[in-house]
Amino acid sequence: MVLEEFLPYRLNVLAGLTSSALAQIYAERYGLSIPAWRVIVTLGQYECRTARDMAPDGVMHKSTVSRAVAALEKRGLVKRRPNLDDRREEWLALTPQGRAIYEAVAPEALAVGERLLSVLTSQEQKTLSALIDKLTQQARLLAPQDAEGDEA
Amino acid sequence: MVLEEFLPYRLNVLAGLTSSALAQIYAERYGLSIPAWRVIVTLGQYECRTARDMAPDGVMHKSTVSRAVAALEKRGLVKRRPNLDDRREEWLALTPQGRAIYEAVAPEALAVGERLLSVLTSQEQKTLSALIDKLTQQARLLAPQDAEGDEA
DNA sequence: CCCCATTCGTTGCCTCTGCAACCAATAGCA
DNA sequence: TGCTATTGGTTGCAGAGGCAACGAATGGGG
Repeated sequence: MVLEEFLPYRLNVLAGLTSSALAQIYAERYGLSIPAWRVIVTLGQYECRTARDMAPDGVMHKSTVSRAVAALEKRGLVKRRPNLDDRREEWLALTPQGRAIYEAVAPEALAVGERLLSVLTSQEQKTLSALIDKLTQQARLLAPQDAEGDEA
Repeated sequence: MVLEEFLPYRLNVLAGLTSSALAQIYAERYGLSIPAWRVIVTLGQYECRTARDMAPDGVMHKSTVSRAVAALEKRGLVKRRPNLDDRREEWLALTPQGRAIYEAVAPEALAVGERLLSVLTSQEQKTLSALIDKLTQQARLLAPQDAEGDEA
């Protein structure tokens, strides 16, 4: 077998490289880990969520989310509020400072995504999106229950 | 921004899922880590390499390779032989036991790859391959020098 | 109403791995 | 030949994250 031609290998190389490119922004410039970055973005778009909703498809382990949220709370970027209807879970929301970071970092991240995609025609981008969806769906069937490997 | 539509995120999810699917084979069944698996495969195809050649494009950090090789040597799957022409580096090769594992695991891994790709037409597979190449090339430009995040 | 199963979230433990410092060997150059 | 720069590889250290066990809260029978 030729590793360099093996799809899972190539996907991992590509994913790793894009993660590195992104990390230059959210890690080096804002001190965010990948999980923290994902929490910020999710709360940025949904306003108010629980920790469980943060990993809807098992993309992040719940302990990973827990620690990311704890770190963000410590930095004053995220605020917790108990859910009185179900005191097992807590509502999460960005603080003004957290939102400020989101507002700053999201456009930069999107720009990186755009620069990545800029080598593809808009037709190719559509195609890629569809292919990724198909493969993801299939990979979900082949992977154990819900697991993932994570990273960026 | 919508995380679920963000290309780097989707690539990471997909790569993570495929890694999990593969790990079922090489990790659970053969006790190989991702780096160890890559070393085995590389030596399986090239017969004899140095540790440095194992990470040609900076996909794995050299310390990662070093530890993977050390572990494989300890298990008697890889053998080192000093390069007398340049005693900084060492030639690596699979032992018979190492090759046996390679012969066993490679077809299974390829089968997983096939099953992943089975949801795409052969035309789509070609297209995907080309798109991945384009994106990887571009990502290499955007990522810092040579870094990566690794995994599977 | 009680008991068991389930769910949300946290934490201890352990492994993995990136980074940087380091050693040994080599190469380049005067 | 000597002196410095570079390269292959290893290792100490620290951070990150998966796993599994746990505690707290809830839900679903009987």
